[in-house]
Amino acid sequence: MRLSQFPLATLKETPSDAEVISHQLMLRAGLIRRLAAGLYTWSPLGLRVLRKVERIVREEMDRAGALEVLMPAVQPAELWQESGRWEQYGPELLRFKDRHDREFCYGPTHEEIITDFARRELKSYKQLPVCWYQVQTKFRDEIRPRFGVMRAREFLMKDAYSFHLGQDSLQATYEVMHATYTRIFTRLGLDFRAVRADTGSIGGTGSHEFHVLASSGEDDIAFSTASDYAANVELAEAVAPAGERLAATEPMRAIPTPDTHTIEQVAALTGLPMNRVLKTLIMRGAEEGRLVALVLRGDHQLNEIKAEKLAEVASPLCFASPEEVRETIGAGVGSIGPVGLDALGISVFVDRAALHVADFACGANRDDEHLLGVNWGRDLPEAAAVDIRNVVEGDPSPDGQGTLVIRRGIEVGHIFQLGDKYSRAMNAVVLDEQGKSQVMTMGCYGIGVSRVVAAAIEQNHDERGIRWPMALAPFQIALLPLNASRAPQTMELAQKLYAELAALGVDVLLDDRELRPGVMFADMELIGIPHRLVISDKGLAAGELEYRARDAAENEMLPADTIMDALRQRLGLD
RNA sequence: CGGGGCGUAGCGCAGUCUGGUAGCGCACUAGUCUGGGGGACUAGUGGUCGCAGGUUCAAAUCCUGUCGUCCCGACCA
Repeated sequence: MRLSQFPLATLKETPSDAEVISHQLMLRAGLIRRLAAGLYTWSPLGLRVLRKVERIVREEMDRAGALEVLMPAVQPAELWQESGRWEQYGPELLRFKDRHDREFCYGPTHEEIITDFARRELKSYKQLPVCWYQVQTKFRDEIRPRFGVMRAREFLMKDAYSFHLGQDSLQATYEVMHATYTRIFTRLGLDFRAVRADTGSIGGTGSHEFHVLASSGEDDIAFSTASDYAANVELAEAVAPAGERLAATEPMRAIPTPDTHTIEQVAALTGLPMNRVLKTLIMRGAEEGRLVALVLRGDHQLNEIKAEKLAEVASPLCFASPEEVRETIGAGVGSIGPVGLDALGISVFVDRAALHVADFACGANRDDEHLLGVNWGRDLPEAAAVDIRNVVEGDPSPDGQGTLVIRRGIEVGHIFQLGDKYSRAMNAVVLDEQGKSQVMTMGCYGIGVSRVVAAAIEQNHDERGIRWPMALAPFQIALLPLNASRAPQTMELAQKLYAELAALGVDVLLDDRELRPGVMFADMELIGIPHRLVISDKGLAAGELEYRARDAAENEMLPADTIMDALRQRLGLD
């Protein structure tokens, strides 16, 4: 492409409403423009990148035997009512009516549509297993769209759905998809981890998220230093501390603690480390009107997903109000502790780590008072140990190998064994070998195509702009003839190299704008072209051309007469 | 949903408190010079100051409403 025919839309200044680096650079490089909150137009340059992602995704899905389809973005309410999600889904689902007053939604996902398609198309076990996929625009009316295309309302997604008779077949396809996703993100040149994820309310046996590691990510990922264990912190098991609990050495006694309501304040006042001050969270119980206490070490955080899974705890998880706490326990929320709660009919659940602490401090269940020297089994009953906290860096890995490291991740893919949630609700059945009707089992597999673009930038940029991995770059190499108006031989050679590279199938960009060198350099670096060749009159006089990779610090002088060989080698064509 | 910030030229901003003929930088147009890291000079183009209503001789500025947009969000006892 010649830049005279392919205008760039780069900006020197950063638009003020862009928060994260990928959003800033996408706007500055002119890849996207905002239309409204969470809605973006992709420019010609941006679309080239998006298409590169799509192409790799399609190639790998096809290689895995999946079949591409295209389903409508607009979906009738009837199917959603059939699956029960018309009621379950909240305001994230964009609903509207057509001129006949029929209800529709703009699809945030396509389980209902594909299940309907499957039940019409699939009649026999002989047609299974099958995996269909599409690349489609989705709309989710996010509470807070942000970070540009990272969390947009309208976004491009590859979604795939597989249909099976039985768990074994589903498991086999799931493993193929796991491998396929690994290939896709490897080809895209991203630093990623496949992590075990929460299966949520759907249940099912397996779910993995694929995360691109980046500090701006919205999820915490825990992975082992010594094995391939990796899990979303939401899910990562916090194992019990090794060894026996230390013996009690102190008597239990109360101390006055006026105006002391937080763990930090209690620790400061008592001189104890935070891990010897226990916090007691009073939650609503599953049984109406009952309260439940959750006890954690002061330096640990409650994991709400784990807590919600306790049968005695209300779901969704809900903190008791300060009024409820005072009414039942007789103290403010800053002075609550586990001692004596059982007598009040409050069940106490203690995190494994908290149950391992001896001589701890906690609230006294009287205002302005805390207890010191408290010990499980002596001052209050031994409680059942549960896992209700978030793992922290340095915790032992649940698989017993190594310790956990925690990093931020951007979720770019998610694979899921759905089971028969949709196929049962929508009666998607086939006949088996015995001629009996069987509900199919399903898997679903998503990749956030537009999000991948943003994630790639989060991971690959410097102070000058984007540094695309080769597979994503809108153009692989830029040819920059200098002083073309005074030294036309630079443009002539550039045109010749342009034609030769294009003939080799290289995505080559020729900057024929006849601008000053600094402008060309800055633009090419901002938009992240991985290779650049400068053709100057001075260099030509010496029989040399100047090459530089986007991630290199220095120029490299290459002989002009063998330049194509050198470029082929650097572009990885040989 | 609640709290806060911001809406003035395509982008980044000043001007608003204290009402009095709308400004700066970048970008854009023309020309001259310049020509290896977003160059200089000269001359230009471009704004119903988000929108509606009100106060006033006079409103970007004060008042009311409204829309848009960005940030934050329970609790961590």
